[in-house]
Amino acid sequence: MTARRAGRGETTRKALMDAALRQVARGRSFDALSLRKLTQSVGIVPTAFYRHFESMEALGLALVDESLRTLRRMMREAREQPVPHEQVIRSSVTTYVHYVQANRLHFHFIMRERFGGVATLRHGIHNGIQLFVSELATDLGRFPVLDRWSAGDLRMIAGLIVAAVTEATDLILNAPEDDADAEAEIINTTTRQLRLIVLAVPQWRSS
Amino acid sequence: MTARRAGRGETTRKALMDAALRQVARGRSFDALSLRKLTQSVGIVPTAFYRHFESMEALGLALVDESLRTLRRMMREAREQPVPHEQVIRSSVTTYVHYVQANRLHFHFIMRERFGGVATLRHGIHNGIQLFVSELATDLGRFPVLDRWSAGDLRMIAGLIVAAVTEATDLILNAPEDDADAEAEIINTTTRQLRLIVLAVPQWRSS
DNA sequence: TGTACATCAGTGAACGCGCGTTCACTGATGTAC
DNA sequence: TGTACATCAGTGAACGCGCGTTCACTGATGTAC
Repeated sequence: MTARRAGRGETTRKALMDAALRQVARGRSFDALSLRKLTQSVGIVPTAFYRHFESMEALGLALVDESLRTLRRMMREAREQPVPHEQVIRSSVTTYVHYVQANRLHFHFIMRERFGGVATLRHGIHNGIQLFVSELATDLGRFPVLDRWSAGDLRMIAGLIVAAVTEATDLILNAPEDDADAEAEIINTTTRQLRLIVLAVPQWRSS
Repeated sequence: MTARRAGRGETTRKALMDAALRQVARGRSFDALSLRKLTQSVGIVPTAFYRHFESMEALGLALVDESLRTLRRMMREAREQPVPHEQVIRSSVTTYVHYVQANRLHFHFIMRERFGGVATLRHGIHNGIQLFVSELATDLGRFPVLDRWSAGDLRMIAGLIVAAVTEATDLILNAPEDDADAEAEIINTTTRQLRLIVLAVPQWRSS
């Protein structure tokens, strides 16, 4: 059975990817990871690396893919939520913050390599985020009031929302892992920022 | 004369810093720069590096310092501008975009190492930006309407503005250097984002 | 103005080290019949 | 169920290379008197 055979080495492959993610979360940039250290931490000989990836860059691309999938999964789940209620913003922000905490390694990787030293990773992440902004713009267009907005205006506001959420992501990742106060403050600030944006919506006149 | 003597090696020191900035702007992360390549591109022998910096990290900290000074200079000049007029936002954004373009290397360094692999640089930049946000919050508090806002609310809005401007900075640095259309679009989008924020201000009720 | 000395940027040989990558191999697991 | 063969993850020796850093040095420039 092909699936089973392919599965044989899958755990090592996964272990290599996790080891890389852990290194990045510890502070190193992907640029500066060493193939030898990676294989050592996984418990295989350096040359065995090539049984799983053609090069370090290939591993990096696999990580971009995996991390962006985590991001997309979040958005899909958010879309399947029941209709908005009065506290949508606060509860969405809270859900997002918890999601980031539950997927620290992936988000750390995205944040670091978004502006990192490897061009292909940078571009892959950039495209993924742009796609994210576009989808958010489309989703926003389904709300009352916003359904009259032009595509450009929707993208503009989606970009602003993503900028605020990105800032929050940075803060969460740099806060100590179990600091409830820090978490509450980040949720609070981001909620207020998004509320401020929503307050402006009815005032907006496209020009 | 001490000043003159100190000035002897200053040009090499500057050349090393510029070489590092150029490497970073070309895509490498500081983490992955090589002392030997740096000295080679400056035309000195590797060991001469230590006549100017104790280590690569010391060079990195000098670059953080220099780059943040560039940022502060911008803010100081902005503050000395004449009183706001009707097109404040658009003209401020335009000025900022041109300033970034005129100081590409410094801004590239800040953007890359803000989330980069060297903790001390990351923290130095983080602190610099937080200071920037605080100053912006103070400045905002001088405007009518906003002068009634709490310090927390001012920081919240300053953070949102900085998030939007950061996004713009990223776009400028990644756009081709002389693409007037791209530049116009970035200025346009950012201007609209800031206008949207300003529209919300009179609606805001602190809670 | 001239001389003796101090300072300092840059030199070049040498070091040991970790790096990515090659290659021919081993042995376990899966497949075909 | 048993056997012969193919596939594949992992091995271990070996390679040449660029790395950061040491050290004792040279020669130009500045300083003191």
